[in-house]
Order: sequence, then C-alpha cells, then structure tokens
Amino acid sequence: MEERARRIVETAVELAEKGGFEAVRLRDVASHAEVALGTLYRRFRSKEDVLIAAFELEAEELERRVAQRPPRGEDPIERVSTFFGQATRGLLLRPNLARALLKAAVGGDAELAKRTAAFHGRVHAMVVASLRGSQGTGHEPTEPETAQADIDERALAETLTRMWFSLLLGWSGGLYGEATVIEEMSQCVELILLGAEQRNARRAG
Amino acid sequence: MEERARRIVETAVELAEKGGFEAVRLRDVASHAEVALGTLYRRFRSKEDVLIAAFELEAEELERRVAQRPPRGEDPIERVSTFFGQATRGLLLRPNLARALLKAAVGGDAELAKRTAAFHGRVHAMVVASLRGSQGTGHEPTEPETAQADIDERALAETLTRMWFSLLLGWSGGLYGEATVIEEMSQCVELILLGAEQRNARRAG
DNA sequence: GCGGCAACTGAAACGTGTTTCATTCTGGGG
DNA sequence: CCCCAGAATGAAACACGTTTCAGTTGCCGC
Repeated sequence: MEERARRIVETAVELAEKGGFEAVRLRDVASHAEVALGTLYRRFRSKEDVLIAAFELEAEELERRVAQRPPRGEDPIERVSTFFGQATRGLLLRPNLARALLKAAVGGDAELAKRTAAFHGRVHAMVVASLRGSQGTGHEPTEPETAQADIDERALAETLTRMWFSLLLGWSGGLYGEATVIEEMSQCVELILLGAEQRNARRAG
Repeated sequence: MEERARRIVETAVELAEKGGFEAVRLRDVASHAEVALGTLYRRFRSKEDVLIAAFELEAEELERRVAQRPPRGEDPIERVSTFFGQATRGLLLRPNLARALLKAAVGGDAELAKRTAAFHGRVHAMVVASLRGSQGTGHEPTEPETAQADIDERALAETLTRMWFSLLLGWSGGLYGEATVIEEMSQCVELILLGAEQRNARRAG
C-alpha cells in the first residue's frame, strides 16, 4: 500500500479504536494523516472504503496469528471452533474498532460489498485449513477424488463464515457478549459439521 | 400506530421502493406525509428508526401470509425450507425496499438493534411453527417433557434466522441472486436440522 | 368560553460525508 | 535547466441527517 494511503488507514484505525465509526471524521483523518481531504478522496471512494481497507489489515493480522499457532486437535469440529474462538477474541480486543469495521463492511455499496466478500474469502481459506488440520494455504494440488470434497468444504466454510459474521453483527448491536458469540459459534460448528457428515453418509448409503 | 406515524412510515416505504435507502430523504418524507420535520423527529429517533418500523409492517405481512398458507410437508426440513423460500420471495418482491430495510436493520445503533432483534424473534416463532408443522403461535402450553425440546427448537430457529439474515445481506450487496439465497438457505436448513438430529441421537445414545 | 399545556409547524442552523476547483507542487523527459 | 502532466493542496460549496427554537394550533379540564 502506498505511503499516503497507509497513513490514512492507520489514522482511521486510531480514531476508530477510541470512538468507533462516528469518531472517524474524515476531516480529522486527513489532517492527522497530513494529507488534504481531496487526496483522501482520490485514494478512497468513501469512509467505508477506508475502514474496509483497515478490515483487510485485520485479516492479515489474523492470518499471521493462525499461521503461527494453527488450531490443533483431533476433531475437525474442535479445530474449527478453536479457530473461530481465536478469530473472535482477536477482533474483539479492540471493540470500538471492531464495531466500526463491521459497520463499514455492511454499510457500503455494492462495490464495497465485493471487498467485504473478499475478506470473507480469506476467512474461508482459514476455515478450510482448520477443517483439514493442515497449515496449507488451501491451494495445494489435490487428487481428483477429493475435488468433490473440496467443493463441499468450501460451501461449509462459507456457511460457517456467514454465521460468524452474523454473530459478530449481533455482538456489535449489543445483543450478546464475546463469550456468547464464541459459544454460539461452537454450537453452530458442531451442528453444521455433524449435519454435513450425516448428509454425506445418507447420500453414500 | 398513530395516524401521523403511519403516514410517515408509508411515505418512507414508497420512496424506498422507488430508490432504496438513499432515496428516503427525511425532508421529502415529512413533506409528502404532510408533517413538519420536527414532528417526524418527535416520533422517530432517526431515519433507521422509520425504516425499522416499516420492517415490522413487513413482518406482519409475512405472518399473515404464513397464517393463510402454512408450509406443508411431511418433513420438518421441507417445511422450514418452504417457509424461508416464501419469506425470501415475499421480501424480495420489492428489492429496493428490501435493501433499504436491511440497511436500516444493520445500520442502527444499539437501541435499534433491539428492535431488529424483535423482528428476528417474530421470524423465530414462524420457524418454530414450521418445524412443528402446526399453525400454533408458539405459545401453547406444552407438556413438561417437551420443555427441553422447546429450548432446542428456539436455538435452532435463532440460528436459522441469523443464517437467513446473513444471506439476505449478501443478496443486498449484490453477491448473489434471489435463487441463490433460497437454495443456500435450503442447504443450511438441511445441514442444521440433520446436525441437530445427529447431536440429539449421540447425547441420548 | 378560557387558560394552559402539549404537540405541531416552519425555518434556520449545525455537523459531517462528499464534490469541486483554482492554485501549487513535483518529478521525469527534452 | 526548463516544461508540463498528473498529483496534492486549501478552501469553499453542497447534500442530507439531525437539532433547535420561536411562534401557532388544538385539545382538555375548569
């Protein structure tokens, strides 16, 4: 990321940490980042755009953490639950920032929704890795036989990621606390992975 | 709902149908509803507040439709899938309005998040009814033995409703079309209900 | 009727996201 | 060294959600 853009995003993060979405006033962002407002608008289409860029940084951080300490455990259910627990706790370390990022992620227009979808895609990859219990990037060559499983894994990961996002939105609205998000997410992982097992068994049988 | 408030919400719905969230300019709403802006702000805390009130009307409409033609079928999975299909198609009949309502539902503050949660609650009740295959309101007296099942049903319904909402957000952002929402939702219903079956079987066994 | 209080009104003002524009800077090619 | 296209700047303007307020209206108890 180019120097000015980086400063802009960093400043937005600082302000969001302190006071959430509303505290990120673009005039302040521009002046603290020492750029003109027009420059900010040359790089970013909107306030949401700036914050979604920050969300992408957050995703990178999560990827680093997961790469360092990949979820262990025998059971895929356990590994995936652990992953989401880790991700949730990491994001919610800075609650005001997290709320601001979520608001930006759902508040943007269709163009920005694609960038949010890309963020989801990065989470999927980590979920798939947790499912498999490998530290792979999710794109190693696989045997033809596992291609179908691949598709299924991806669909499961997408579903779980959507679920996670939805729980985070509930947290953001004050409906439940961090512990509830993690607990509910574990329940969901269990339900959905058990369901997938069962469905595959029925189709095979 | 009081006369003026009703006119305000109706006007907001009309404008939202035509041009979505941004087209609902509160000055226009007030003047078309023939009230002063100050009056609008006496009744509603914000633009989101007005639109969430509209969302509640939408919920009532859905409840009427479901009461008239409750989802049939032998299988709970089939009934719940049918319910969500019906709900999705009903909401997406007016896509601009639907997007506006969703944006309001996720964009509000903590206070409004509670009202959104209440909307979810109404959907839960319909999901539970579909699960059971009865047209009940969800509050008939139940035998003590089914109390535990009740809790489980409610948790399942909440999970499914969150899932639905999350898919609607994806639709709203242009990530997928109506058919995809319905299809994905069916997959989820299948996965989650099979998973619940399986989990209960394991715990019992 | 009448007084008074609460609601309504119209209009202005404010804050902040976003746009515009004339001017100034800057770095790379002649 | 000079030129200039593209980028950056500073400042003003605009749009719209939201707030404020002084004046008006309408209703309810007396």
